[in-house]
Amino acid sequence: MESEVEEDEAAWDTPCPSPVPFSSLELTSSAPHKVILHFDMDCFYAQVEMIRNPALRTVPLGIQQKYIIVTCNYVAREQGVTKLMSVTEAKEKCPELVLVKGEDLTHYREMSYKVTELLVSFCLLVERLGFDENFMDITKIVEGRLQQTKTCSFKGHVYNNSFSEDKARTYPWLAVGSHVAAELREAIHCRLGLTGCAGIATNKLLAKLVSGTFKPNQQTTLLPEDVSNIMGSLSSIRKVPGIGHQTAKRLQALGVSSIKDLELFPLDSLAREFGQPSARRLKNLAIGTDDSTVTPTGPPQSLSDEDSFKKISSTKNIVEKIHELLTSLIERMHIDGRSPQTLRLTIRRYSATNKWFSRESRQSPIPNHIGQKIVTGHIDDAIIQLKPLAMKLFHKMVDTNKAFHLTLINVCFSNLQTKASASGKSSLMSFFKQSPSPRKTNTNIAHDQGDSNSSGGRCNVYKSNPHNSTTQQTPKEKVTLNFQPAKCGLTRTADSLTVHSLGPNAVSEWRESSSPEKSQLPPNVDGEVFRCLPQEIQNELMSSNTSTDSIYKNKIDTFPEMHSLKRPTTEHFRGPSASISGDFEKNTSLSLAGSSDAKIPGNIDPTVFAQLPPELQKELMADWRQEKPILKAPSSKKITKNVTTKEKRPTGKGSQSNNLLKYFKPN
DNA sequence: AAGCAATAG
DNA sequence: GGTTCTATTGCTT
Repeated sequence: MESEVEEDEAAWDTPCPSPVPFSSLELTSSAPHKVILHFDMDCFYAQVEMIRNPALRTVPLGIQQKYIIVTCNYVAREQGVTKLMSVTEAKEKCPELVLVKGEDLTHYREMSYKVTELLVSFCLLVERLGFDENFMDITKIVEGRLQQTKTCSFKGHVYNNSFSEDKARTYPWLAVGSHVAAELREAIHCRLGLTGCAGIATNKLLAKLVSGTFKPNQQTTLLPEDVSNIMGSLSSIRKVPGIGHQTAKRLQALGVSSIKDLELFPLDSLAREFGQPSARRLKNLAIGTDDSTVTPTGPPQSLSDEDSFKKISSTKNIVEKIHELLTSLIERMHIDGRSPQTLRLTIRRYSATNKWFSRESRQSPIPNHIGQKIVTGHIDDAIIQLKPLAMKLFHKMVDTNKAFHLTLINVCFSNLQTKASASGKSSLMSFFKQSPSPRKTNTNIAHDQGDSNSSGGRCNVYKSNPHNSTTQQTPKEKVTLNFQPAKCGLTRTADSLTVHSLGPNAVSEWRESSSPEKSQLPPNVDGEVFRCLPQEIQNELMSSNTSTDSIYKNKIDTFPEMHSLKRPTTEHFRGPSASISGDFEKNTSLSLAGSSDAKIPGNIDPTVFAQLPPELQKELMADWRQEKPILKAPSSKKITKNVTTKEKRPTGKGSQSNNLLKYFKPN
């Protein structure tokens, strides 16, 4: 059973086109069929603004950053406004255009993570691409449903208008995938008020390519037999995700301008220009092959703030700007809860002659005590100490004795370290005890950072047994994990989702607010789970007056993925201080990790694993993922290299969580 | 570890 | 193309 996974991954190495070895053919056809989703929110920034202020729904709306329209709603599009159009031109086309300033990304970022977190609550394999797109590997969910479900037809469009009734029997996994996609889009709509498109296909490349075929707010499935059609439909090589401007130019120089050109171009010639690995990847992309996996994104690896302007040429203005950027960055960093270990300052200089402006940057480590100031909420101290550091970096790039002309400044925190607090020992076991302390808003958490002792939203895991052969560890290595004890009482109807009245802490306010409707539900029904059930099931539940509990359980079992909703769903990625987990005792059913992902090693007790906080689950998963290439695929020579370079993924803490494995072996 | 290029939305 | 404001990955030193 578990060998399926290995077969699947062995398929990674199947070489690309030319003469496909017989064994590879066999492998790919007998391997389980991956089902990959790609989600793309419709004009995301505009949607967020329309949720904040519903009056904007009926007017042509543009989101303005500086002097350009970065995106606009569909009303504006009907009048000829497009993305990245200048404000002047947009106003000419559409004098009625309503503009909302969009330089501050806070609201978009928050909504963006809510979408990702909602998806993660169904399945851990979610990868972000920008603020408004997500990939999801739903193979396990689909496999689970295929065991119970009769063959069904497709939900939404099928690329090329294939006769879907027949095709659903040929590709049942994609048919089921299309239903999962529809349900997830519906969940996003009913819980967050957002519409978007989805693509359903067998790999990331194809899922992304197909998701945009019907817009807005629709979905389409790509059948394997139409892969060459969709690839052939691309007008240029630039349309292929992964082939950017520079790559396209180099290809052009080789005489490769169409996708067909690329497909037919000899691999070794291509390898001479790009190197073997890139050449292979390019050739594969040309035929719609993409072996890359959906890699869970997790919390961001860097936070940055930047501002562009026509001209800054005085040191005084620089100091002001840096102060401004640092202030907001530190605030964000504080909410995140991790501690930045490096500071980077980036500038863009004006150049009249060359109009060619790339950015230059300098970076330096942040002394530990300064990083701690941020975590502990001594924000003013942090600013005071970081400002000279930033100025030092600035002076490394700009000689202020001479004239200078900058058009952009960026301040970035990276090397974000999950905080290990100074005191307050507790064991891993504290995860399994319900913490009785009251819920905290993000703001409250912020003030709570200083006192390290348990009963709030955090607990520390000390690794008592660090005789790990591969890693040299500091004597008292420890991991701090945070959670919020109570579960989310989220039950909002779609029409009450208008959050325009909420302030900057919209996330927590929104999540904590309860709706009147909640009291209508039987007491033993989790409102949050209820809300995401299909409407017919909701109706059935509401109409039945007896034995709701058992009906509820049965329905949940019909939608195994829904178990995940018994877990807290939001804020997985907002860093340790904001991550939640709670309600452990109640959550005895096999939840998300077990139902939607079978990559848990055999020596791990799935029940215990399911009860871990999401963040820890993901960390462990990330580690397990990395171990696999070592276990199999002994052939490839670059696997070794891959493993070493990939080691960064779990935010630098890989060895730590590996040590935690011993806690999960069933005794 | 630092700096930059490339890619992406 | 770049324009905006991010964010990630990989190459090179």
